[in-house]
Amino acid sequence: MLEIRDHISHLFTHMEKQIILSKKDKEELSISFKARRLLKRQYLLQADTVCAHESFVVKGCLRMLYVDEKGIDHTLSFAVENWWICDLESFLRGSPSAYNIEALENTIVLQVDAIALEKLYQKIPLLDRYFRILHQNAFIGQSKRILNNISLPGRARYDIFLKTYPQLHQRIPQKYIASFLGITPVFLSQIRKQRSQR
Amino acid sequence: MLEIRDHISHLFTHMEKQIILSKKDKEELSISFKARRLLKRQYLLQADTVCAHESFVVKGCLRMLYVDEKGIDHTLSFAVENWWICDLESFLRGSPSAYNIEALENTIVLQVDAIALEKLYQKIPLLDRYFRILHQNAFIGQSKRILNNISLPGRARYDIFLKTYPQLHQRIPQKYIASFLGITPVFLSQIRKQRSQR
DNA sequence: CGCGACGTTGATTTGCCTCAACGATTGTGG
DNA sequence: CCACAATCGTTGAGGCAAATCAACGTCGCG
Repeated sequence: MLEIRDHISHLFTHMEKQIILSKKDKEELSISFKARRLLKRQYLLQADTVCAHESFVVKGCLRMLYVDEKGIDHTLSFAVENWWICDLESFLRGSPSAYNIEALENTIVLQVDAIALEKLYQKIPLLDRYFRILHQNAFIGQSKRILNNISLPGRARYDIFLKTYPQLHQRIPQKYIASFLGITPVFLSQIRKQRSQR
Repeated sequence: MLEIRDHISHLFTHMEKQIILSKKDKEELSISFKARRLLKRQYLLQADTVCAHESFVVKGCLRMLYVDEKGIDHTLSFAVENWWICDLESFLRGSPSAYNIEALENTIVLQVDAIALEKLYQKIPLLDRYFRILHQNAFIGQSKRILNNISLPGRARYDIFLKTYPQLHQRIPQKYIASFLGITPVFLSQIRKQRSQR
């Protein structure tokens, strides 16, 4: 059995970088979140279903992807320890998601659903602040990624990826990094070959 | 003279879509924001200076851009009526900005600086919620733009731009739309030619 | 009027994709 | 435990999308 008590302290630690949590707040959080274990290759979210939870990664690695009409998949984001992952649009509006989220490793997440989260916002007003700051930081990161996408060739984007996430590239299959960068695995392989020859 | 009272109601209206503002809240906001008028081609932010304000557009149109080593500029975002614009990273951390913000039209913005905003967060806790929701929506929009950038050719990105911002393309010079999409003005012109021939 | 900014068009080059074939590794069933 | 299939990364050949370079017409503006 997966006990919430074994994992929720990770979440508290993360939140307490931004806000102060009382003992009572922590109790509220403990009963609102559920732990869930995923096996490698298991799906946390399937396209065309509603994204019912926001998920905080305690351990492991996830990938959010979109499959286009041709069946090619495109990686929107990765999530490792202490990252949140969720299709916000689906979660907030209750609409079917266009994305999938799959586990790249055996993974443990803490999940909260929309109703429980809304109650938490009422009981712990500081949560608004926590998620405000979280999304502001996400916004900054996304802005940089967009700038890279519109201003740099694939090769330079890969260089920046390695610099920005030095731990990640050992953990994630190359083809997913390629699809994250918006290039083909074949082309990424060529880039790596060139790099290694200097 | 530019009177805050003439414009701040636009901001209230925008905020009241998400939160309830008391009369007292509105007074606090009124003394914390300053109105500023910009002429076409005037800069709201210059690279290498600190972005001291978050700006809410009452009227007009702005463009946020990055100039690379070759002197080519890349458009991160536009902002028209009821949009916020700011280099968040510079604003939050007090670091010099890598971006510029320029007016594409004569423009009126409402501005708040970091100190005044922090006080507002203390006095009006619901502001955390307003900006949380604002940034969540921004996150959703940015995710879609990233997906388009990594999965679609320039032509399809332009189609989506027209669908997503039907009002904007009449208002903004083509070369800036090209740089927003991550293609050259020359290539955008070719795309438009093809489109018109059907 | 003359200059500069903008969009267009054509010619050429280049970055990146597609297709295909080939080792290396993993994992799966007999 | 081995044989086989499946997946992954690599490599090469050829093709297309988009960039670069350059010239030209149009318009707004000093």
